[in-house]
Amino acid sequence: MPDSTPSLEKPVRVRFAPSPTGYLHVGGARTALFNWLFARHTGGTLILRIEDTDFERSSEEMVEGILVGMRWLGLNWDEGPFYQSKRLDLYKATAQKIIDAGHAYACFCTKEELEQRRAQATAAGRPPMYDRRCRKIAKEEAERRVAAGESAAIRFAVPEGGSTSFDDAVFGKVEFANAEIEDFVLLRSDGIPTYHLSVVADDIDMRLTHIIRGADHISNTPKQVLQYRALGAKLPVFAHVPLILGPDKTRLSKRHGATSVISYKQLGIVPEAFRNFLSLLGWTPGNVKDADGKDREIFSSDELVKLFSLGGISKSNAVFDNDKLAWFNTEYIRAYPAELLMPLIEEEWKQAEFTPTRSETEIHQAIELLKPRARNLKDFAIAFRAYFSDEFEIDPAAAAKFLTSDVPVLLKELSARYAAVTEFTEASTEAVLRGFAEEKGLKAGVLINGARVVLTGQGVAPSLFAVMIALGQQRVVARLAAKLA
RNA sequence: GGCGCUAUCGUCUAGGGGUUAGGACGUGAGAUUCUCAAUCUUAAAACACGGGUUCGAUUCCCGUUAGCGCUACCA
Repeated sequence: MPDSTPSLEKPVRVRFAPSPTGYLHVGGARTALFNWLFARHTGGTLILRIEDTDFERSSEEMVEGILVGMRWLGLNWDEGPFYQSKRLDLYKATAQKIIDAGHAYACFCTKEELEQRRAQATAAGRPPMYDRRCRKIAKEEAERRVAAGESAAIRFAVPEGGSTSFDDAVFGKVEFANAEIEDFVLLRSDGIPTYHLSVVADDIDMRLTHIIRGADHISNTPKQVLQYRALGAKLPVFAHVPLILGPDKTRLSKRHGATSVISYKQLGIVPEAFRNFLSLLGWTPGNVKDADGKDREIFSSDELVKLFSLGGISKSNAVFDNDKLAWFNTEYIRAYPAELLMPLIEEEWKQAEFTPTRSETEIHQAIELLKPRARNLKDFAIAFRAYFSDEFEIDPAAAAKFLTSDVPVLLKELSARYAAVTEFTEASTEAVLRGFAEEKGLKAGVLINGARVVLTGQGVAPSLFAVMIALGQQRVVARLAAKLA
């Protein structure tokens, strides 16, 4: 679908507007990513706005968590963060404008009364909508009561008939009968705006051209459209993004395990891998083929920016697939040269309080060797310790499987042979081991597997002789003998 | 319940009035042998259902079903 709207000619201005009532979760991250991609693609501006008008549930700590998540994903913003809690005057003024235009009124019903009526309506099988009783109060009387100090909320006066519609960039035309829209609250009786008012006031004030957000906001949109009209403001382009579901096809939530973006960092995921994975959840670049004619899935950040378009966003919800994420992650680990992996791995070492004792060259060499077998960044700080330091533990399961009977004794003997080798290469180390095995009338595999465990602490490793070279002659000799000592 | 949205392999998706409906992840089988969580080869696997429109629908339209979302003085 072409983004055929006049506002496209203006510089694009979009926003990510999280509510700091929790950490940055994957759904929010994807919304942020799409906004970022769209802003960068169009050369527009991304604004970060913190929707903290729910004082009860918002906290500064959560704001920090959200920023950390965005930085981890490499999503930078151009303006903000703006806090709605600091913009209360704007919302009051906006509400006043709507009142002056005759599209809003004071409501004196208390929260308790409303709840009671709602319960009654539901019980009677009636739709639990506000019955608009305060709309009938004469303006003068309402003003008098407010002046007298009676507390009142401000409600929007939704037109009695007709319908309200908008053209969604992903869903097309969406229409709601006005009869289905209740007279929603704009300003609470304590003067704090509701979401409905603050989004519109800010989106207009910040001159946003496109609103890219979760599809859970579709049914809120007509309420916002009505306000734009009441204020005489031009409508932005709405683009609602389908939701991300858990494996059980319900909306992704804490129940599904890792849900905050930062927990993926803790799982050892490469941020670019996560971003690549996320970008393909609910969006597709279309038919982009690889050299071998297959659909491409791995895209760099720049490619994503180049390819992104609102038209590629799909209409149906997508299930978050951990297996696929894991695949992206291993692809990225393999594709990254050691220099690019280093900072990420060093971060893991720090977390694990592990200090490598080998030279940078040796470390890089080991990383290259290990990459194909790494599932995540944590492997470099846990399973692969033996390559970076002499402080490592031997996996008991691997020892039980391969260090059987007299294997340790044989390894010690083998150690002596290696000590005598003058040219320590993959070919020579292999020849020595195989010759030794033959002498002893053993299958080489028995010694190879045993040596692997003693050398790496693991039952799984790259080719043994490549490992030996990465470790160096001295270490190989020492470790082979150490098990028996 | 009401309103809205959606519907291609288990999952992410490509495609689109006539195709052997393509790819990826995952899964199965085989190969390799020095371990596997590496690598290679290979297989199974989808147009939700019912009506139209049409020479012809997976594709367009309508309905059904299912799923999801919204239904607060939360965002």
